[in-house]
Amino acid sequence: MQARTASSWTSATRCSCSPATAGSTRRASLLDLKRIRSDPDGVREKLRRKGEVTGLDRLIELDVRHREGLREIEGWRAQRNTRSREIAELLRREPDAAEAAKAEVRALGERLREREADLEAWRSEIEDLLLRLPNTPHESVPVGADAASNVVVRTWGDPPRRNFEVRPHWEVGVELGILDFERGAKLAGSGFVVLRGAGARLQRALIAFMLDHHRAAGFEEVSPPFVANRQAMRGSGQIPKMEADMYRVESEDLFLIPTGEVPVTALHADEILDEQRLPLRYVAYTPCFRLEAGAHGRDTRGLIRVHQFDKVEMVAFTRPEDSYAELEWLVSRAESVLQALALPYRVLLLSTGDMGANNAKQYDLEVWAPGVQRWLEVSSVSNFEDYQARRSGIRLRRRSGEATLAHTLNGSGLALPRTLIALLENGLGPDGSVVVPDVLRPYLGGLARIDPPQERT
RNA sequence: GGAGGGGUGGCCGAGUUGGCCUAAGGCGGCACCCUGCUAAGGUGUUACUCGGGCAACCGGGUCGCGGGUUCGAAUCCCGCCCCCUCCGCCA
Repeated sequence: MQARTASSWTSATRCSCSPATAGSTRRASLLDLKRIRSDPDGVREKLRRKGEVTGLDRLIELDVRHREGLREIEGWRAQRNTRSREIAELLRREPDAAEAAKAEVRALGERLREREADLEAWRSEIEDLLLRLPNTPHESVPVGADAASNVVVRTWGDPPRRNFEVRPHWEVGVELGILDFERGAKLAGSGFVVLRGAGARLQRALIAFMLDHHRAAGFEEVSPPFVANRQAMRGSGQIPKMEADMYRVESEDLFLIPTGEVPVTALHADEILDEQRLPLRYVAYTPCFRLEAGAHGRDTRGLIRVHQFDKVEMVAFTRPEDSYAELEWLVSRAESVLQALALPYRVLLLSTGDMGANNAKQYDLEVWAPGVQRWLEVSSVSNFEDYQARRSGIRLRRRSGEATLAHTLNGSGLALPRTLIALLENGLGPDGSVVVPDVLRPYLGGLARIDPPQERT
């Protein structure tokens, strides 16, 4: 794979444009509208694979009406422009005639203003409907209503056979004194946890290891803001559909990021990238904040589902023709982390009904957790094709000079809490101690095992 | 938070007494020509986007964002965002 230097994109993409600020009205490109126009049945069929299709008929109807209005209004504008130019002439030769012409154009302007209000209403409804349409799934994605149609692509590693009961991490971690759920809940509520001592260090070691691991494969490490504005959220597809699941800083209209994908993808919003510098690959550590509004009562114990967690995220920007090869490569990079940690996992190709709304194709990596006796999703790797690029205005310049939408991808590499679960439950010994994987020991001053404390605090 | 300066096409950068700005020029890119040597030169071309059209092409919009004045706004007025300098405050 092509190695990049940290400075490779700066000259081409330095953002002299004002950053994507709230209040900007960059509209969703109507390119995908053209696709809907030219092949409404094909689009409808593909959207159906993901679930119920809403708003498509309304969208098509509005589009026809909007375009009719546009033709009318643009004709008037053309008239106004030519008449205005004539007035400049008349003012020099026949002032009286100029006054008459002014009155005429003024009337035209008023008519224009009325029609513009209608058009604007349609346009904004069209945009809203477009922003709510999910991405269409790739042909290679298995069609199915739910997780039952997911395909196990491969499995790696064998769960260690042990002659003692492997207890869940919330018992193991508490006994080791490295997980403190009670105090997390005390200071922030249920779903927040405090890592202590070797647990805190272990998490930090995991983050550092993963960043180094990906950096060695050619990713540029970035450390973005952990909040993002509405525009960035809309660009990556969190808004409008998932707004209710995010923490919001009301005074600033900012959101706590639900994933590093948001700020890192937004890095190149409203930019035209140089084709020859692609792919751009980034890796970022960020915390992630999720309200988990629809998940009350699910996975309430332990680290499986928490409101705040850490994650190392990979994000890639590619040419359209390269994105599916990139997807496979990103999956392999995420897998390589689990392999380095010697954790057994499987790779799932998600079905149309189970995958994310924004994705064209998605793989999940699930690690085996013997304590809770479950496969846990530690990574989700997705190709968004041009879905996010269209919303965000991420394009590339072809050698031919043409500007076209880029493809974006991302994948966890990995999510920390569930990785921690797997380490605790797979590395557990009969005495309650936990083995530290070889690759992490340099980050922990050589620590090879976490032992139960002599006395509890 | 206060004062001042600024935001123009992939990049740099002219343009603010409103009207051939239908945005100069340069860089970069692309095409061709010349040239025989790890180079340079010449000519042409090159913003994005929407609508109409098979197409050539025609028309609309876009000079940070939104609104206003006007027959007409990059240019004038108002609000907001961002960047820079100085002051204040502060990790």
